[in-house]
Amino acid sequence: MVLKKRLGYGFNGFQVPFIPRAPRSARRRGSYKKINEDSQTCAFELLASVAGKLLQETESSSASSNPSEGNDQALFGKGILKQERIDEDEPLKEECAAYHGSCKESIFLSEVASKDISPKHLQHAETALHRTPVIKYCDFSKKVDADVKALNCKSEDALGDYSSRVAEAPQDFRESSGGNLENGFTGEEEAEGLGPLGTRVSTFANKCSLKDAMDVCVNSSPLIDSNSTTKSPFHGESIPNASFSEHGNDIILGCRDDDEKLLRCNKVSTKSRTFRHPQRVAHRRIRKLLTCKYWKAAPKLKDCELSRSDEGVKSLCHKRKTCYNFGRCQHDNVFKRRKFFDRSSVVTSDGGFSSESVTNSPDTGTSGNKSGSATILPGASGLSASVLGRQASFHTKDSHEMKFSIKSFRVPELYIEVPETATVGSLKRTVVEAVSAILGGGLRVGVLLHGKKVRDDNRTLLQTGISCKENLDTLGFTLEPNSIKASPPICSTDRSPLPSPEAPEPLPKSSESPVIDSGIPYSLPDSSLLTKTGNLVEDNHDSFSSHIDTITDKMTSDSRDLVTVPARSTDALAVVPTCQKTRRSDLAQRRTRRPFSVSEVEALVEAVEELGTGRWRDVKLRAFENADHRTYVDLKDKWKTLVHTAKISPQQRRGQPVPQQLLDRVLGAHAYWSQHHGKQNVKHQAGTPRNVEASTERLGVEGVAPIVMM
DNA sequence: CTTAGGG
DNA sequence: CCCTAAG
Repeated sequence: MVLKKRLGYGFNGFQVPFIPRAPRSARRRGSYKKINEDSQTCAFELLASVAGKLLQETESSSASSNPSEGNDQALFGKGILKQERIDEDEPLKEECAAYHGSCKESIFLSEVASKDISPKHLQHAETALHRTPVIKYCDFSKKVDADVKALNCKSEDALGDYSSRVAEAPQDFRESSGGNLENGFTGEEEAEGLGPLGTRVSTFANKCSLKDAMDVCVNSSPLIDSNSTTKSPFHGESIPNASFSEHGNDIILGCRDDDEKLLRCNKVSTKSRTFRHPQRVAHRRIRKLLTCKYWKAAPKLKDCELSRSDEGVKSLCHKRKTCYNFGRCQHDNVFKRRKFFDRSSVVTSDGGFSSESVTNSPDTGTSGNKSGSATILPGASGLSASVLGRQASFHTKDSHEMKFSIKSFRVPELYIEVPETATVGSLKRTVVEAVSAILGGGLRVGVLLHGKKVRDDNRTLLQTGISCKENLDTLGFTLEPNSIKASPPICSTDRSPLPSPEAPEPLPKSSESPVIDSGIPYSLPDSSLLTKTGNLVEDNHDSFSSHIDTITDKMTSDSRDLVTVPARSTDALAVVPTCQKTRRSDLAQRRTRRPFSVSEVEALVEAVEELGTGRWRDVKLRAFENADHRTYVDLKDKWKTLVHTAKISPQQRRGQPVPQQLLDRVLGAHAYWSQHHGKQNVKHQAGTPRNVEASTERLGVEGVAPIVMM
C-alpha cells in the first residue's frame, strides 16, 4: 500500500475558545457549522486514519523491532519521505536530507552522533526543547531512530543502551531514558543531567528549526519504530506514528511561520498575517471597534460553532475548554467577549484572526476540493486545524494515494489584547506565543469517522470502517492540543519580564488529563508594548487580581480544563492589560443612548398605528428609513417603553416628556393591535387607533377597537 | 435577519 | 439598550 500524502498546512486563524455556554441559537449554529464543516472535513482525519491502518498492517506484517533498519531503508529507498518544504534549508532539513539520502548509519551518525554534546549544546537543546514541544517530539523520534542506527553501527557508549532500549520499546523510552527524555517530551522540566540520549535529543532539537517543527514531526515520526506505539509526543494517546511512513506515505505536515521572530516560540507556527475583516460586520460594529483603545482579536468560537467537525468534535469542544492566558482576567467578559467577537472587525467571521491557510505544497488541495478535507479540532484547547485533502488517485487495490493539506489551523480561545500602538510584528508574536502556549503541550491527533471519534487505535482502518475508496469524506482528523494543566504560577519561578522561551514550565505529562499549557510565559517582545503594558498592569493590578479570583472561581467551576493563569504573572498580565472596566467599555461598549425625540415618537406612533406591532422592520423602513441608528429593535423597544410610559402616571415618567396626545395614541394603538393580532391588516389606514382622543384610559380594546379593518 | 421578550 | 431564544 503506498500512500503518498502531502499536507499543506497553515494556520487559518485562531478561534476563540468557546465558552461553555449554551448555544445562542441552534439554528444559527447549525448554519455556521455547516459552512465550515463542509469545506473542511477530513483531510487530516483521513490521513490519520490511513496512517492508523497502515500501522496496523505494518505491525502485523513487518514486526521488526528495529525500525530504523528495514523500515527506514524502505522509506528512504522509495523516496517516500519527501520534503516538500521549500523554504529555508535549515539544519533540520539537512538532517532530513541526510536521512533520506542514505538512511544508513553513517550519515546519521555523523549527523547525530557526532554532534557535540557539550553542555553548551545541551543548554541550547534544552532551550529548544522547551520552546518547541512538538519539535521535541519530532526530534525525539528521529532521535530514536538515530540512536538506533547508531547502535547498529557502533554502539555509542551510553547512548547505545538508551537507543537500544528505545528501539525496542519506545513506550518505555521515556522511562528508561529517565527524566531527560520526559523532559524533552513535555518540556516541562529542565533538562538537567541529560543522559546521552537526552543530550542528543536536545541537540537534535536544537538543530531543527522551529519552522519545520511540524514537518519534522510528521516526517520523522515514521522513523520511529513502527511497531511500537510511541507515546505521542503530544502527551496524548499514543499514536501510531510508524504507520505514516511505513508505507511510503509521503506525509508532509508542516507549519511554518512567516515571521521568524515567531520562531523563537513554539513550534507550531502560525502564519498569521492579516486580519480578515468579516464582510458582514456592521458599520457600527466596526465603529465600535475602532474606538476601542485596545483591540482584541479573538476568534470567535461559539461553543462549537466553529468547530468544523461534527458532533464528535463538538463534544470534544464542550468537554474541554481552553482558556488562554490572555483571556484570563476577563472572565466576566466571556460573555461580552463573544459579543465583541461578533462585532469585531478584526475577527473573521469564521473565527478570528485568520490567516489564510498557508500552503506550501503546490498541489495542496486548497482549491475547494472538499473531498478529504478534515477538521482538526484541537479538542482541549480548542485549537483546531482544518485540513483540506484530496484524494489523488487510487492505484492498486491496496495502494491509495492521497494528498492532504492542512488548510487551516484554528486556535479557538485566543484572547489577545494588544495596544493599538503595538506593532504588527508584536501582534504576530503575541499570537504565536499564545498559540504556542496552547500547542505547547503537543498535539494529538484524533480520527473522526462520520463525526464520531474513533477511539480504538488498534483497530485497522478496515475494522473501523474507513475505506479509502469509499468514505474518505467521512473521515476527519482532529488535531487536539494536549491540554496542559494549569501550571504553577509562573511568577514563582520566573519573573523575568521577558520570559525567555528557555524558561521551562512544568508540564504535566499525564496524557489523561488534557491540559493547556499555561506555563508558557507570554510576553510581548515589543519593548514598547511591554512598557505600555507594564503600566497597565500596574494600574489595573488591583482590579485585575480581584477579578482574577472571580474568574478563577468561575473557571474552575466551569471547567477544570481551563487553564489557570498565574494571576501574578507579569507576563500574563502583560498580555492582558485591560481589565473589566476598560474592557467593558471597549468591548461591550453600549451604543450611545439616543433618546427619542418627540418627532421620532410621533413618527413611530404613526407607523405603528398603521402597521401595527409585530412588524418592526416595516416600521423601521417606513418611519426610520434613514435613521440608521434606530434599529427595528430599538423601535420595538421604544414602543414598549412608550406603552409603559403611557400607562403610568405622568408623575412617574421621566426624561423628556412625551406629549400626552402621543401617549394616548400609543395606548390606543397598543390596545388595538394587541386586540387584533395585528400584522395582517396592513390595510386599514392610519385612521385606525388613531382617532382616539379619548383614548386616555382606554385600556380596553373597546375604546380603540373602533377602527375596524374591513 | 426578524420577532418577541426579558433584563 | 442589550441579549437571547425562536422563527
